[in-house]
Amino acid sequence: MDNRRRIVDSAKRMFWRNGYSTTSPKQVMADSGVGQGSYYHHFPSKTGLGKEVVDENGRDLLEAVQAAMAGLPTGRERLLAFLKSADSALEGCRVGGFAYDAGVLADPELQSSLRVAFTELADLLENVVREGQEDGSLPSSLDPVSTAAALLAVVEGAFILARATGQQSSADAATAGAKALLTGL
Amino acid sequence: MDNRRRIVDSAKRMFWRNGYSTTSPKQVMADSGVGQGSYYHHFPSKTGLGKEVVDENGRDLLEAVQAAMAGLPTGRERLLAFLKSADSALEGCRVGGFAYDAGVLADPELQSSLRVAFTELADLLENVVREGQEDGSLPSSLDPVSTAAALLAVVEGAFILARATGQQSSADAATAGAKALLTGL
DNA sequence: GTCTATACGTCGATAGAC
DNA sequence: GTCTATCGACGTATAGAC
Repeated sequence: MDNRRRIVDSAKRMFWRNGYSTTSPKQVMADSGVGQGSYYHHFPSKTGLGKEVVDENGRDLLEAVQAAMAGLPTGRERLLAFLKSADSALEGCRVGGFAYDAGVLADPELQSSLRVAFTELADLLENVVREGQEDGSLPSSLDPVSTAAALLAVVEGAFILARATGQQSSADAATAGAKALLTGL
Repeated sequence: MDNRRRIVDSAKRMFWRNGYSTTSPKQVMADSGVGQGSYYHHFPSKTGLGKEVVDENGRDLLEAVQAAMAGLPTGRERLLAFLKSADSALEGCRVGGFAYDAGVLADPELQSSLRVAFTELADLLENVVREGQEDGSLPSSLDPVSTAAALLAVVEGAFILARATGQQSSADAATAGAKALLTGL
């Protein structure tokens, strides 16, 4: 069971940084140090590994966001903490890259895992918006669902801007702009 | 010169919808109806075709945004028109997908073309923010650079949300949330 | 569970004739 | 400019021994 974990851990990082379709089983074997026989024993198909990776990366991201928000007193502050998710944007989002991979979208199992990951993130943010409205830190005029979606989109878009321009500062500008819009209410 | 154009036109659509690294020369030949000999005569390397595609898709997008804004009286209305860019988000952004393609980022020529495309879009939006401040439709307290970056990020993120969840409505929610934040100023 | 060997297609391109 | 033939490497596995 130890080699299985090594495979998943390597694939999580490689699919995240280099993409699912553009990372080969052979590269995962090399990175994890696991031999071919062992690799195919644990993961007879690439889809199986991909699904496990999307699921785990989704959970990792959700937990990271929750950890970043923990202890902050108001909903508004917790939302602003979420905007910091794009602080190392050149690495790419743990799950965002899968959404532009045709090989992922063509596979119902992977698409399904991806949808769950994004839905859970959006739900979390939506609840935080509601909490902010209850604690008085956010105006009750905001629609929780679309506000949460907009903030999630800003962060995902910030990753894209940074990678497209090659500069972290592009992501920083985007989140700063969102922060200003949110605090200028 | 006619076959050359056919190749570029096919590649523009296929790289856009299916990704650069995951689309092979053979697929472009099949889609364009151009034979292998002709294909490699015009584009000896995939990088050359990729660069031309990124450049043209970037220009196409810029022109589409300008056309959508044309005739609108205030800067604020022109910005809101830009948010409609994510109206067919399941197709993906004409240029956004390249930012998550490792094969693109590893190639200095492609990375450079991509950077130009995003920079030009950001510059356009930045100018529109300034115009909105001059015509009184946007508060002068906004920072044009970061506000433009945030709006561009929302739209790019909206494409990601739609593709990840498989639903256009996810993109609509994001742009609606951004619109509310922008008009609630 | 892990190993080595093998399979069969595709990728991105080159060669040489017309 | 376009055609067909060919190339070496890689992608995604499968087979069968240990």
